[in-house]
Amino acid sequence: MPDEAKRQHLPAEDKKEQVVMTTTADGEKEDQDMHAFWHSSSHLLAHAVKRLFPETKLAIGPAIENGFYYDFDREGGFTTEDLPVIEEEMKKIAKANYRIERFTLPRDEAIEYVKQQDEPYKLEMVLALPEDEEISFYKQEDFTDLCAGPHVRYTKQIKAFKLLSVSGAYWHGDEKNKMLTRIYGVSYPKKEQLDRYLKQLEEAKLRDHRKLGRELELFMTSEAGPGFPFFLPKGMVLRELLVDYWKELHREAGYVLVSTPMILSRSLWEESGHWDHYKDNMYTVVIDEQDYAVKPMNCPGGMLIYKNKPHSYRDLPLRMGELGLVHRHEKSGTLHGLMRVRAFTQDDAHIFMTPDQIEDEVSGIIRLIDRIYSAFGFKYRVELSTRPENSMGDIEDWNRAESVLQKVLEDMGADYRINPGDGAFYGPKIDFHIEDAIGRGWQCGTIQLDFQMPQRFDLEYTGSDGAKHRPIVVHRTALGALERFIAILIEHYSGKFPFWLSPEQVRVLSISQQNSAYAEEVFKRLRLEGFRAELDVRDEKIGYKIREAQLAKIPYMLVVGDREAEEKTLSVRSRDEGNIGSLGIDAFIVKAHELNTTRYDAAAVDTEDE
RNA sequence: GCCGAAGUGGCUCAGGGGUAGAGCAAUUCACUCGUAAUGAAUAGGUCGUGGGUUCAAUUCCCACCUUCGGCUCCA
Repeated sequence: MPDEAKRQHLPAEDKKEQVVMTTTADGEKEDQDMHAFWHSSSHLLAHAVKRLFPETKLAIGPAIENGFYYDFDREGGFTTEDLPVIEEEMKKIAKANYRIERFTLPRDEAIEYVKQQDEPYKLEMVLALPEDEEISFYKQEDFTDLCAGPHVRYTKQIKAFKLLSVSGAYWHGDEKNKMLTRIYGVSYPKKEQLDRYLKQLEEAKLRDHRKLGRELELFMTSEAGPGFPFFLPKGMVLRELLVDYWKELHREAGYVLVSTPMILSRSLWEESGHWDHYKDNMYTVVIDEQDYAVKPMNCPGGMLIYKNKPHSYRDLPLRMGELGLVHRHEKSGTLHGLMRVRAFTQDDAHIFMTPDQIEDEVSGIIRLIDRIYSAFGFKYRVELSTRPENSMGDIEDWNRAESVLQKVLEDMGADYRINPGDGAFYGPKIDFHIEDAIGRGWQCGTIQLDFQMPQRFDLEYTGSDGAKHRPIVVHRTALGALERFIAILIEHYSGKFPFWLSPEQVRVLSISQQNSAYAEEVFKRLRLEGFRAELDVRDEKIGYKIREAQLAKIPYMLVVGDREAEEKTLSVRSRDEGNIGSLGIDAFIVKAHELNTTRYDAAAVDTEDE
């Protein structure tokens, strides 16, 4: 999608040009070149597929953020076993070095041409093109594809490529349409670049939170509850620390906390509109012959709390936070470790306010979210999603709300993108996306203006004029879901959490059995000081113990032997820097306390992003 | 849910119509050791679940479950 947008922003003449891949190109020019390069690579793929399997029908084959894909329609599709064969054919075509030529046709002839090619998907695309659009084709040898371009000039330019995976994809991305077979690939002008990219993919796999979560014993999953993760003791420590930090920030920002029930009656969900709009995602249960639903969102419960007593304008803004465990029935194919689950804890809040408080409140939320993300050194993307087609309520309200959100973003100088038509049905929203290890963006924070709830629940407050008014409700999350945020933290740090966040902060390692007593003394002292310390006095060599502690990614290893016992010191080994020398016990404790209280995070201030 | 792939001891993986093997981890013993793996021995698996074919299934077939890569959806 962003790539599509990028291409369309090119000046018209650039679309026609054939791209000479220059080694000196950088920045935007390089992006454009690579875009064309990948696009040409997808043609190379399609060319090979048509040679090998002429009965295949072509759908679309764009460049994407990292590489390209092509969607094909073929009886039986393709499997991963077909990929090496197709790659071989691609090599032949590249080597033959066909000239890639562009030509245009008047609309009628273009339609006729595509009909002759017997490409139904292409025909659909030509027919959908605007009347005045120039219709271009790109041709290499006997392969021709309807395409806006631009492309590289010769097939030989595509030197290094690899087909990565096969998957299903709906035509036009609509699940009502036919499922096509999509082949993903990546390519580069030089083999070293391809190798580097493939190596990056391998490294990303090493920091996959599902792998690290198992190895570091943070969480587990079970067939007994697909999509319902289990937190193990160490994962729970991490989670609690995160929650402590969250509570601290929210207390400072003037939030109060509430907790609403997990199960509420059908009539409440009917009132909120969820029973009509969200039923497919809700788990229901019958209690005393009455329908109830397990909450998929916290808002209706929050509305009831607001209504529990009358409010004055003096009470507003009321910032009501809730770490609410919600359940949503997600389709089985979408589950993904801790990132995409069926039960998750939203760091939710509902802010009730007067209309003239919207700007301050929204910008306050944005600052809070920015503060949290920055504390961990996350890069994130902001999107403003506007009115969708199936929106409810007054267009006037929508326009006003959208412009308020936009104004706040502008005033704060935020770098954001507009996502037209992607808002919730009840109001526009600002979304915050954080990237995972392999560059996939995950929505975490969200700020949603909600017009529906205050009305449906008939919320009101007494204004300074003594009259009843309807409050504005903003629904927001900062971390999004604890589960997802923890998954992102795991990948972000490759499991090497900063000291304050580490489930095990320090491990005391004895050199030999005769040092056990001193090791235990040190260990007890650390525990007494409140650190998460462990003791390893096993009958093993020091190298072995260090290796284990290192693999467990423990920030500090304290090695103690005869020398340390004698001098009452510690030999400090850092997970990241190795042996950093000898330190007195007290000196170490002071330093460690400082790391804890400042929540110092080396990764967040490091300019290098690994 | 859909398309494709995969499920073998705690983990990583090999094998294959005649009821299974390695490395690491675990346990025991010996070594008493100075910054990423001391050695030896032992134990551990109804090969995801349920059917079917067969004299015989973990291996072949079918269904289901789960996981992985995508699509769709979303925190």
